Amino acid sequence: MASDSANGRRETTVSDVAAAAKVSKATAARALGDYGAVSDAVRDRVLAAAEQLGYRPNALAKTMSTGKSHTIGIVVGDIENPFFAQATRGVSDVAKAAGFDLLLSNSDEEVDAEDSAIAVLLAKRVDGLIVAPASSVDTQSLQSAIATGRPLVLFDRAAEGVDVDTVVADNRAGASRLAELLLAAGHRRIAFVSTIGHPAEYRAGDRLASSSVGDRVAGFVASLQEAGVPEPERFVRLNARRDGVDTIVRELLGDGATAIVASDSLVAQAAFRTIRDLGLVIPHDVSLVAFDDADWTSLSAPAITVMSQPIHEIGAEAARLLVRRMAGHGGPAETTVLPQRLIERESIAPPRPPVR
Amino acid sequence: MASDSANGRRETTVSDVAAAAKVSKATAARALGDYGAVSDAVRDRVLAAAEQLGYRPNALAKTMSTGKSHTIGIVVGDIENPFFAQATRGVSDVAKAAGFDLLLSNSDEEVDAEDSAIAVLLAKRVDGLIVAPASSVDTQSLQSAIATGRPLVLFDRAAEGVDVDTVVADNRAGASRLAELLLAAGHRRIAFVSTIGHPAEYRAGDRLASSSVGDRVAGFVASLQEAGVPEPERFVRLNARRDGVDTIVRELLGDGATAIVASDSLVAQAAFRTIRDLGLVIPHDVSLVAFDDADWTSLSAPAITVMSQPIHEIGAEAARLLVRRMAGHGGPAETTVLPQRLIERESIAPPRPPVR
DNA sequence: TTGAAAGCGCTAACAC
DNA sequence: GTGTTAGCGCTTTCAA
Repeated sequence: MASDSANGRRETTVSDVAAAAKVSKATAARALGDYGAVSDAVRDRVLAAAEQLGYRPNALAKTMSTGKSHTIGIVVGDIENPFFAQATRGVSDVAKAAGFDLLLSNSDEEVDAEDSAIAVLLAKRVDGLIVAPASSVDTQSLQSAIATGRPLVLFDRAAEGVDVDTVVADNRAGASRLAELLLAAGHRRIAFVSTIGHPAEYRAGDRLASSSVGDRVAGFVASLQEAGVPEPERFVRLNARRDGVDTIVRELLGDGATAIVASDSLVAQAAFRTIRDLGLVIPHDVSLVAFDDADWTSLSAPAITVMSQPIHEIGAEAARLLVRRMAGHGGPAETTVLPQRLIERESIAPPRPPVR
Repeated sequence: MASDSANGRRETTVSDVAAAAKVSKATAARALGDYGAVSDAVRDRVLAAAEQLGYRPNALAKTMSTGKSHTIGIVVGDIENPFFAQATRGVSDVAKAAGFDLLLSNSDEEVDAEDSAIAVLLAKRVDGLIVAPASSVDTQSLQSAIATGRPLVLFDRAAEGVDVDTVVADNRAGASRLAELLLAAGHRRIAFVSTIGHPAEYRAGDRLASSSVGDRVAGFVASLQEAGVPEPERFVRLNARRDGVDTIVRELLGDGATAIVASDSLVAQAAFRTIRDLGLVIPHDVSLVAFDDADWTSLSAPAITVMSQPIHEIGAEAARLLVRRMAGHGGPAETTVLPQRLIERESIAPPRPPVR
């Protein structure tokens, strides 16, 4: 039975409290829920009875009748990834302040998993949804979420044709800046490495599964092009999750790349290890820069020059936008672009002339 | 009204589907919920109608009548902390496999926050609870959670008098091993630093707010004692969150400590920075070891010797135990102690004779 | 200010 | 195999 807990005890309900306080269910509910009008005497009586019976409100029943669950659903790529952990904390902080709890799901960057995660969250009647879309192109599940009328906010990447509030960082500018730094040091054979899946070799103008990686590549390529580097996309390598960062970095270096831009700190970490295992030294033999100011980047030797993102704020802002929508704000969809910040350290040096 | 979504549309319900398929509500529910007996013809008709109307089940209503929410509540210290992020992933993986979702809360290691988090989770009728207790001593909220009859599993630290399944690492042994390593290198003035709050200076036998830190300190002190070090608790420093790791490390070094055991990777990171800022070099001037194989510990120069914990597994095991309880398993409370693993790197060297 | 009764969307007896 | 009916615990008219 629904009313019996596992060990046979029954949860005490408003009715129980009402009976104990000798008032109607409605009155007890008013006192307990602190709404409507109740005389002080009655309120005290009800509250005392509740206390005495160990009454615990059933938020689900409340949701059933009010339609509000005070819960927001969040789907991230992987909560173990520091980026998502930090963003989630940002979301959590503003959500809690606004009276919402978090129902969390990992998509592992798979559209199918994202799909079912969203379906479940919707079934559990979250008041709103915050998601880092697994794909900026395949937006089925996002569309169906929108169709339910519940507010949805995207973060970290945008999704094509999905007209909702979105919070991203200025990836294009950040990537350009990083490329310029490397170009200024004299590099011409600069690689860009990302784990993102892509059906073929990258070619100028390709639409990537993640808009943020797409923006980074675009900014990167544009800067090289502007500097007159021929075939600027020659050293762009995607699918690093599938093929392995280690393998890719070895190939890149074998092909003569003199500098590497890592699209995130996880890629940078793997690249750092490979370079070290190869017996090469950064930045003397290879220059390495990355996105995200992960803690290790300032502790490693050498410390890594990075493009820092306001990760916590990305999550917090997404939550703020969502809270506003849930409160009924009806303006047009808004895209917030947060600035990235360059932190120069010691991982860039002029390219070493090729040994021949 | 509960039935109207924000934009005025109504969610389609079992009744709507039933009407469209021209069957009773019960039959439609059976077809939709895939239980009871329904003829193929009718099932097809119902499913088609559902599809056509865009029916989305209301999991809350289901919970109301079945009593099962298929949701587990988890409260961690801080999801941004890599330890909790990894453990949460472990929980999430087995929870998902067993058909449960995660309702997440941060306690910030505050008993009050933990208290209200648990109350909310209980109000939302989670089927079970996984918590890393903010205090191993002040166990009010845990007791009240148990009182509801819903299964509770603790992880990372145990709680006094709270007789529930618990998953911890073998902190005492790990700390002993670390201390022995340092002793073997010739150190006698070894410090132990933790962020845990404590009302006074640490004295042998003190009960700490976190049982795991308590175990570590105990193992640490025991090893020093066994080695004949006088006043083994002399260099034990707690309250590092309040007082600042930086300040404490400077004091410790000023007092002649020659080695430091960091109780977690965050403390280690701060200590590493302070030591570097002081112009000292590890391990020549100071030896440093820590708990948790954080990514930076193998990337820093020098790489840090650490006592690694099976973090993901701690979370996964906690979830497994909980799933078993939720399935009705009624045996006595179980405490799983997972082994820690030493990873020797380059941060230990003999103490430098004091300059005088 | 209080109470009676209907309703939220679903499941579960119990008949037929 | 299908339908009727009564809940689950709460909020919300509507009367009194």
